[in-house]
Amino acid sequence: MAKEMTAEEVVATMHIGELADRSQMSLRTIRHYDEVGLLKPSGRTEGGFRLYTERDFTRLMLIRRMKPLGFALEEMSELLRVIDILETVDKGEGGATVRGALDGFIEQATVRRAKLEEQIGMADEFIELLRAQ
Amino acid sequence: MAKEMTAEEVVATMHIGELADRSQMSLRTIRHYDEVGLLKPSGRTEGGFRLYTERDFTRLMLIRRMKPLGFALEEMSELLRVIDILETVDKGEGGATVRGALDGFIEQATVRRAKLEEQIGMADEFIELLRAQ
DNA sequence: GGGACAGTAACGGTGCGTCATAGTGG
DNA sequence: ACCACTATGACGCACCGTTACTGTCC
Repeated sequence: MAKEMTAEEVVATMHIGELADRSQMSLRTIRHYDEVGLLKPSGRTEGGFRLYTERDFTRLMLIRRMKPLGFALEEMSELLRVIDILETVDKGEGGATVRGALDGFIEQATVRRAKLEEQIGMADEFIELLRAQ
Repeated sequence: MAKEMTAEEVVATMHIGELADRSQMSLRTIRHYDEVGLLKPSGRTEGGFRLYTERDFTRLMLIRRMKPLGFALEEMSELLRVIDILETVDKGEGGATVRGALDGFIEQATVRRAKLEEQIGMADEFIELLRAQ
């Protein structure tokens, strides 16, 4: 029944289908993220079914929000690692470096967001041109 | 020197490089559009260089503005055909059908534009999450 | 035990980037 | 006769969609 997480708390889990529903991502996409190591399930059933936790859901939602900005899956991986470190270590030797990495992402995101705005501008010009026909 | 356009006016032309500069599209992309039949050069030099006219430039800019909306190259092709017909025929037998096609594009574009806005929303949430770290 | 749900291949497809190699043009 | 510009392959790649077939869960 409840699945043990290597000497930690018993955690509520869900199958891939529920994760897909809640996150609005396709099964294929979630499996792909597993394949490439972007988001691995926290566990598996004896029979091989992927098991995801709330934390996995949170991470998937971060990925989802990151997608429109066009980051590569590898970059998303890196960001997740950075966030992991910031959450656990909080302060330490390499803390500044990691913090800098996060700031880098924020800057990148801001730049890309601006490009998205430009694209909306483009789209508006396009629609105008069509209406003028 | 000046290139004749099969019994029409002599038209100023440019090579692919100038078209690329003016449109901000890569050489590869423009060649790709030729390969798939989306935007074929109006002519070629004896040696095989692609020759583009102002009209080609206009069409390429339409494509460029259409890109952010995520239309497939084939759909862009279709739109160019529709516009062609509307420009030349203007009114005719199948005029209503073609007009309907254009309206379909306008609707599609509007829907996709809305999705772009949603993506900006996503991006903003993402950036907020990062800043909260 | 039965039907919904999940698993693993494996191929397909779009839209170019990126060499490599060779020919053109002013 | 230079040398920047252009041409044609051809391979690669990201990010999944889409079968197809099989196994699992409750």
